Amino acid sequence: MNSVTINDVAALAGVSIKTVSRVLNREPHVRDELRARVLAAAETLNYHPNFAARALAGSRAYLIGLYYDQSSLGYISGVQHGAMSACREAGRHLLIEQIQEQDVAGREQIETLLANVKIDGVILPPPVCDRLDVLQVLDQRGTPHVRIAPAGQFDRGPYVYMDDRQAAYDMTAHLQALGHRRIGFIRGHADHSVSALRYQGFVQAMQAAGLEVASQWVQPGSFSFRSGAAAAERLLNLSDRPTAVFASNDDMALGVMAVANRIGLTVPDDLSVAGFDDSPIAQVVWPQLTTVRQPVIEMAYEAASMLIQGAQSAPDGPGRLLDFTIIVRGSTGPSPREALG
Amino acid sequence: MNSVTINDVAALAGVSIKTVSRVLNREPHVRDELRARVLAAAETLNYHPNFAARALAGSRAYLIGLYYDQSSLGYISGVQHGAMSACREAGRHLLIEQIQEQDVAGREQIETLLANVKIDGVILPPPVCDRLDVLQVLDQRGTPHVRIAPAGQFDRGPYVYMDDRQAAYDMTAHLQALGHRRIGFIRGHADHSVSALRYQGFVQAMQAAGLEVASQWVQPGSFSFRSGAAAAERLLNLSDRPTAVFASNDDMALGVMAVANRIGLTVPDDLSVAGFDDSPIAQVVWPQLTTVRQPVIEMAYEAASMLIQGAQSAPDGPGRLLDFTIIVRGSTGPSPREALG
DNA sequence: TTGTAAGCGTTATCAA
DNA sequence: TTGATAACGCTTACAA
Repeated sequence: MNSVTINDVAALAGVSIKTVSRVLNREPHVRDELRARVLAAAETLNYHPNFAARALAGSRAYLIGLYYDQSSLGYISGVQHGAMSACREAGRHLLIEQIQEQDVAGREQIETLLANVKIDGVILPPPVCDRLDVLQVLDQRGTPHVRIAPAGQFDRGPYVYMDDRQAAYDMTAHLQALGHRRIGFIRGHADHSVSALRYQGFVQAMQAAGLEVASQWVQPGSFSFRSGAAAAERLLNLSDRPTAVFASNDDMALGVMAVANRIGLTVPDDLSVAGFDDSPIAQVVWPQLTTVRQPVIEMAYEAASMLIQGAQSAPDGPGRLLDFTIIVRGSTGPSPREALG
Repeated sequence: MNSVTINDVAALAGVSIKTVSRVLNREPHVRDELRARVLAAAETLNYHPNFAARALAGSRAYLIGLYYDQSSLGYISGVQHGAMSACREAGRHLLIEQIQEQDVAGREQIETLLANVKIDGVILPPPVCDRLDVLQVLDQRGTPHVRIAPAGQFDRGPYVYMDDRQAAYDMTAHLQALGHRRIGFIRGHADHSVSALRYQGFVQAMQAAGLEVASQWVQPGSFSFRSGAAAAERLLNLSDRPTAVFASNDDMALGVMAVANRIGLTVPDDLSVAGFDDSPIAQVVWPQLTTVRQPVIEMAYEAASMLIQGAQSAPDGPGRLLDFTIIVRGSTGPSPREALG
């Protein structure tokens, strides 16, 4: 395609190709004068090193892999975005690969993949980051990887994550600060590790504020709209119904808002509702949803950066912690009692 | 990484590397016996051809590019999924690249990109497919590309698309078949080419059924939840309010449902609501939204396939047309009048 | 039908 | 500090 090669640059600069290579790779031991001449020649010729040749000859591939699984398309968009930013800044490219769900197929797929394209490292978002077979193949081949928000296997190499417990704690504190004392909570699906963490944060915040966690105010859910609506039915029909409901994710929070709407409660005047995830729907509804934004893009950016800088060894501590953000929108407001008082 | 090379296979099979290359690339002129021997050897050694070496030596790169723009993250997930399926089946890889929004930056970025990594072709989803600067650079370098649902420039090479007008027509017909005769319509943002097409389909279906398109039943919108809600306020407060509302996208349809809910109308018993896009939120709400599913995945699959098969020349006719699907869910039901009759 | 030899455009080796 | 020259693993002429 591009007919300008390292030879052309070397010829124009009047040096050997090795010197050009040195300059372009920022290696030491090149006289400033030569360096300048090479750079000028490259600029003049509009030279861009050939990616395939580099990968073939060198130890680096200038390629970062993103292995994901079909399940979390929305989430993946953010991961991709963050990873790509880091890649672009470092002159890397991002190779996306969807991993087959079945153990055997997935394992074989990755083995073929790794045998066939040299990759500098792999980013593993959930739920792929928790697949033991994937980790095994990667480790076996010595391919560096960084996991995003893994649920376990914390001693199995570097990862980035956020503090779900603290986020739930802070969101609960936000509701308390608005004067709410009767706060309902809708738990997430029991299979997901974050469900327990978010519940924990809620309970701790309530206890810290000396508030009661009445058992009827804590309802089970499964992260779906319907389960949120069902939980809301139970919560809002209580004689001492809560003035605020904190759902473990946005889908369920929407369920709460729908039920509130139906039974004539205005959000946030009569009932405050908070979610978790800051999914796109949080901004689609009205009032817009107060929620927790996970640093998805930042985590992916960080993961890619670690890979680019060569994150073979585990980082300091138990992984890299990134900050969440409490996004206050229209669905939470002062407690009714407070407003009257 | 993978130390098994074509030489190893050739040695084990007792042939030259050229014969191995021929077999692996399915070239003709190889005796069946040798072919079998090579295949067996490759299998035994678990050989996988090196991607970078192939790209460097040959004319193909085994790499398909997907150039997108930040604006359409949800849509892009589907595009990616479809493109990847096609790539995987054909032993290709997918290289994702986000194109800078600014003209100059974007142009330079693509030029660098193409100079630097050999690519067999590029998939251009909206809105990148409508950027003249991008098309220009691609054409200039002779890089094959297939656009997905472009808004114009139809003589500028191959593309895939769906028939928005027909989809709107069919959805309107669905509502008519349920007995609705007073059908409201909420238009999309005037800047988007699909807005006019969807409106056209609606009007044609109404005329075909001999139904009135009263001006007060057609409301402007801008694809946002709020604009849908605002339009619904106007529609549902009419004395002769429609029994069904067809919104030009799902976000606006949700706005309609929210307003209906608030003023005490039950969906679908009192009011049917239909959307367009089958976005994730369509399944989050309750009742779930009747909508039009665009063949996003299929279009991307098709685009990638065309590229892999070498789609330099324009395909037959004005582009490749793919079918939409009318997804009937709970938000549409028999017209109230019909139900009573 | 098969094989030999010459690239492809880099990086790595090792001598100067 | 530099530069020949040999890999890297494959495809593509071109010969046999």
